Amino acid sequence: MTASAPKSATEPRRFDSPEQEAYLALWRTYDRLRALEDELFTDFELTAQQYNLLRLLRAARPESVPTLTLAERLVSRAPDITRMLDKLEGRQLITRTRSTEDRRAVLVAITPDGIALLDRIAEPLRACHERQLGHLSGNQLKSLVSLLKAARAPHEPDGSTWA
Amino acid sequence: MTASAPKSATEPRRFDSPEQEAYLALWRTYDRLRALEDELFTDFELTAQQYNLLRLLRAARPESVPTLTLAERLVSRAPDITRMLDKLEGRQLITRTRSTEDRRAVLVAITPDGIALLDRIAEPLRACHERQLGHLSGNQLKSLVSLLKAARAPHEPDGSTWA
DNA sequence: AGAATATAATTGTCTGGACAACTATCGTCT
DNA sequence: AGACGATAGTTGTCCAGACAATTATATTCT
Repeated sequence: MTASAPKSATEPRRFDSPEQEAYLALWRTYDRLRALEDELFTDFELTAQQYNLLRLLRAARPESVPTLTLAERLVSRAPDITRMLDKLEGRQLITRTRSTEDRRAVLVAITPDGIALLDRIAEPLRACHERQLGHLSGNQLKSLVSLLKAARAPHEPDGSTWA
Repeated sequence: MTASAPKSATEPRRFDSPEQEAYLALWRTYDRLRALEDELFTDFELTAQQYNLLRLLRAARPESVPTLTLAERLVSRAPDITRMLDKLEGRQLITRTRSTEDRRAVLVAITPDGIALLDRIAEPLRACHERQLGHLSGNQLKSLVSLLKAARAPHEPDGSTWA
């Protein structure tokens, strides 16, 4: 076993079931593609999740969105939504105002600074997505999207925007 | 805006490009499926990554594997491989021995306890994978796996076992 | 052989994600 | 009205992931 390709490279990778194979492929693919995005967002001192949140807020304009509603719509579960908002508020990318109708709720909105940041990210991000998946054909992308949707369908909560 | 479905549920989710749509679908799907697995592994006080590592070690038997080689083969990048091994060693699931040929290298192997743990996990994990993706047909799984492979192909490092 | 460079792994440190406990407010039931 | 349970968000705390700096050993170059 000198360096690069010992036995497990010669024998085919074994999976316990086709489902396991698919899940591991999903995980691996996500991991590889995410690495590209992460690099980009790091330049803007954001996480993918934070970017996502800003995007949701922009889409909701001119409405503002209660904190927990926002958490539900994020791609990945966010139990730390409060602290995430703390950071974005600190950078003046969002504002938080306590609702007058329901004083428990906190309404979140994106600021002009936040929008400006999204605008600056738009083009480099487009280029990043192109690098990530631009080598697939339109049909491949369509199939992939629809298979992924079918895969997660039973696991989407009821009112999910992803269902 | 009372509760569940305000405007963004009525207007279709907008994406900047098909590539972005595919990437977000990938992320979301991974997140939903991972939640199921995480729950299972928590019961065994493991992370998915740790389980994966043990599986690699079992597959390598009776050889042992140098630390960094192990890190490369993991599904997700692992800059904290050392501490991961620390924990597994603490639970006597693996052993570490300094190589005699190259005294820089540390050789890692799975213990009988480690194998026993994998055996205990096997059946519940199979059931979990079934819940995750059992609703897809064999052909769908095959297509999904091959599309995912095509998607990540340009992003796999040279000697990767995933290429 | 000795110096310079590369490699294997470890350690320090910071940030983000997860879960549970807590506070404040609201709605409802009697 | 008062009490009970539900809901919205916050905070405490712990663990995993990331990156940089360090130590120890090996390799290469002159």
